[in-house]
Amino acid sequence: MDLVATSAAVSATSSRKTKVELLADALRRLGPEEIVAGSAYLAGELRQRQTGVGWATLRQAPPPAGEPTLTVAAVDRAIEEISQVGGAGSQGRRRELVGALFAAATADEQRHLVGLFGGELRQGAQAGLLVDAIARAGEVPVTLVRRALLLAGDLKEVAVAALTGGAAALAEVALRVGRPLAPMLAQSAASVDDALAATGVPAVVDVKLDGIRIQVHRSGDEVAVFTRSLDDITPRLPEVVAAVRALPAREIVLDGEAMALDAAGRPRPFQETASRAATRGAPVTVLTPYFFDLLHLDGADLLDAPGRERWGALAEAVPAPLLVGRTAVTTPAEAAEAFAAALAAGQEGVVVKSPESAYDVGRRGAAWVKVKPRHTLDLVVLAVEWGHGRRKGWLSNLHLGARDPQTGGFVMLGKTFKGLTDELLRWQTERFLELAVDKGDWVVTVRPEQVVEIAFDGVQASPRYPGGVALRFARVLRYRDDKTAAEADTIETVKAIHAKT
DNA sequence: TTCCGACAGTGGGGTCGCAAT
DNA sequence: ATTGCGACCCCACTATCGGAA
Repeated sequence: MDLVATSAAVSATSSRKTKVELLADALRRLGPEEIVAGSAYLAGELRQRQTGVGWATLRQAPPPAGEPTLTVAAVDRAIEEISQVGGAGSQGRRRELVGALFAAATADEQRHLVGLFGGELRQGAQAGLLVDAIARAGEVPVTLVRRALLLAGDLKEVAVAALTGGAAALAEVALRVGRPLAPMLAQSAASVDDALAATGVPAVVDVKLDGIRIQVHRSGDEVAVFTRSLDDITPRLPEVVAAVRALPAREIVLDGEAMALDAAGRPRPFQETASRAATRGAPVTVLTPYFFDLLHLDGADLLDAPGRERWGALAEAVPAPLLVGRTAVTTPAEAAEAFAAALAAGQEGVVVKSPESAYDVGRRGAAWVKVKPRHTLDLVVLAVEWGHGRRKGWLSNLHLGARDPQTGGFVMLGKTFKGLTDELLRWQTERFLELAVDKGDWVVTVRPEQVVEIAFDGVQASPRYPGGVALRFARVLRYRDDKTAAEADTIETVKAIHAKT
């Protein structure tokens, strides 16, 4: 496959303009029937959403072929067959088919296929750069391609439209009730004041619910529920379907969050919402939907309307109990009050929004800014893992432990690789090799002496770690060379935080 | 010339269903 | 019955490029 050579060239350059040129050239060379699978491969994806093949299945590959014979169409056919396999004996059958595909691939093609199956091609180009490449190859405006992608939620479809139908075909792509579109995302800020600085005043402050994002489409009696990644989870959320079916609207597209509540109406931990949302069959706990935006109502698209107009229409279309808590504010003090109230109600935080902004499909703009409280602890590094990719050769992923005064030892609470600059990576590689007691190929165990200040969002119950608790979203703030391990925070402190939330 | 938005990469914890052991 | 795997839910943060200011 000639796409493999393109991918290698894309990997080899750091220039985004060059990457786009290379990808555009490859797109132009695709035959009409190859655009769907080929554009996916160039973006580092497969046409098929699920294949049942992951890293473990790919570990043992047969020897590569000497001569390249694979075509886009042949690869797509093979993968389609693999993804159709199911039932007893499926794992063996899948391995057989994967083996046959890999035996027909050259060494370069094998590497490329592993990246595609694993979803980690790491060529420095994904759907984002493909948008630019599609625009260039189809000789159409890039803004048109981007808008089509976000409204259609599918890169392959947009590639076909741009390369075979040009600007006219792209312009026809619009919000369609029943087809998910990329949800608008929020930036984060460290404080409500910072958030307000980004959005400006006046602003509105929405309660941030710790559940799962839902986009609900209704057309007549047909209701569909989609996740943030545009997966269809309609069969798993009958209670949400029922709630939306009970609305007076005929055609509606809603954006919101679904979460589990206790008898008093307070939020349950995220894990309970996630468990419920992943469960098929009769629900035991019920998820409650809360909506904060309205994208379409009875034939009218509202994406370009200002936030206050969308909210006004939402408040008329949906009963008040199904609306996310919202406070209009004109001062930082009022915003701070709304933040405190959200936390007092047991919620995750707030999202500060500009009331004038449009619904910026698929964007993480300054119009929505989330604020969550942050905890910190001084923990001890117990071990470090060697990094991959650009972190190869550096010790990267830290194993974190809290002090256990009972035993004099340490209790592992999780890992983190976040918050590290290149300079810190260099420093810690040297430092932990000095402290090493066991230098494995993957994990380097160290004497528990180095204290590190860790930020995190909360403590959650853990079925994996020995203390029964783990940190959520842990990241490094700084190393504490002014503290010894004997002064680190204890497991009791961590459990106390868990009990409070 | 400097600033900043968008993108890609580097991985984290948890849950479920399903097939194999 | 338990275990391993794949697929998804939540996600933070840094480096880099290249256009905007």
